[in-house]
Amino acid sequence: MRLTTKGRFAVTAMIDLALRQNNGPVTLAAISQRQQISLSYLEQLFGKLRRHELVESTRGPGGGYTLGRKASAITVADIIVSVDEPIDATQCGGKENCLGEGNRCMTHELWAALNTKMVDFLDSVSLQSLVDDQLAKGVVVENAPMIKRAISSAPVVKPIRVNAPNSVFALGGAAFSK
Amino acid sequence: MRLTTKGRFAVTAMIDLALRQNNGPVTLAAISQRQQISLSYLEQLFGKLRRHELVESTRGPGGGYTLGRKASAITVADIIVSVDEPIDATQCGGKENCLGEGNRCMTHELWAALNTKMVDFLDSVSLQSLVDDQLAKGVVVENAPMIKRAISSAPVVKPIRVNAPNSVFALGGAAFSK
DNA sequence: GGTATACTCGACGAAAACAGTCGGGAATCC
DNA sequence: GGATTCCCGACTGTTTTCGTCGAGTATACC
Repeated sequence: MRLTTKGRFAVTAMIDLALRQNNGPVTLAAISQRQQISLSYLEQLFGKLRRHELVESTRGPGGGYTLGRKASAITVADIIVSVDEPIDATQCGGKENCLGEGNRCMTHELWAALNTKMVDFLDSVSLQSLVDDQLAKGVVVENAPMIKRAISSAPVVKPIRVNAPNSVFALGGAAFSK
Repeated sequence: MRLTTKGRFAVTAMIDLALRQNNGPVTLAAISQRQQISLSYLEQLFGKLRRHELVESTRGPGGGYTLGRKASAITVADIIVSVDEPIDATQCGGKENCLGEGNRCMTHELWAALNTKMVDFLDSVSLQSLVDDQLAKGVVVENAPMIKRAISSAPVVKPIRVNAPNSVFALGGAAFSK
């Protein structure tokens, strides 16, 4: 389990999606504009999320992404694990002894224990609960017209592939507190 | 709050230290051998841990490191924050509005909430509890002679600055599970 | 005092991950 | 056919990770 801004982007985007998907599929371009995340980067992340079946895609005009299952059935751990590839399964084989000495594999068992605690915790936080937190805080979700397909007459801003010309906020390291 | 192998190394080393410090100061060379972590890397990590007063150092022969306070008073969050420098305070100013639109700063408040949950959780896990877990699992802590200074007659293996010639296990990305 | 031990500090470097870019392609709707 | 939108692979620059090296300082012991 690794926790960086990459996971943060994924979680943020998923909340944005959960907040608005009842108006039909949500496009990555829209999420990109609202959350100030590079569109191409979102494409990478959602590719992984889709392969893990956390989201479903609809192509063509009026298409976009919807949640693969109920928000209450998606956990933060699901999202983070999806975008942070496994990389290495056991790292030392699993039942292998790291060194011939007495304290074999203590390093791994040790970290695995803490890791399990982390995953258990993040598994207890559902996407729905985060959405509820946002709604409770008074986030305004503009209600788009409840039609399946987009209206082609409105002169909306054309979302080009180059967004967030200077995404100051998205840069830097991981968030922190305390 | 960021969580990578760096924090893992620090936590692992701190547990190793907590397990053995009742025999007097523990040298980094010993931790390096037992946990398969590069000595020089440990020096960097313990420099930070010392500046955060999580450990105290004793120079000279027979010296090494001891915990700066009781293991029950050190949390996992303390350790991780120590080695993972703050990097960026607020990232967007704090009371600044990220964009002039309605959902200003949703990204940050959102992540800050989850981040707080993470920190609170890791703050609830004490080093002592991890040590207890290890002892419960039957980790053998060899009892060194209870003297202050080392015996200089025993022909122990000389720990050179080059350890773990092929530290296969220490490589790779973050640990994972699930 | 000399020597061995052990921490302290700074600089350096390779490899990986992160964050983002780009160009094309395929499905879908009008 | 054209617009929209997802899909995919390759590429790039920066930061972090992990580790090495060399020199320095404090301490203990003979």
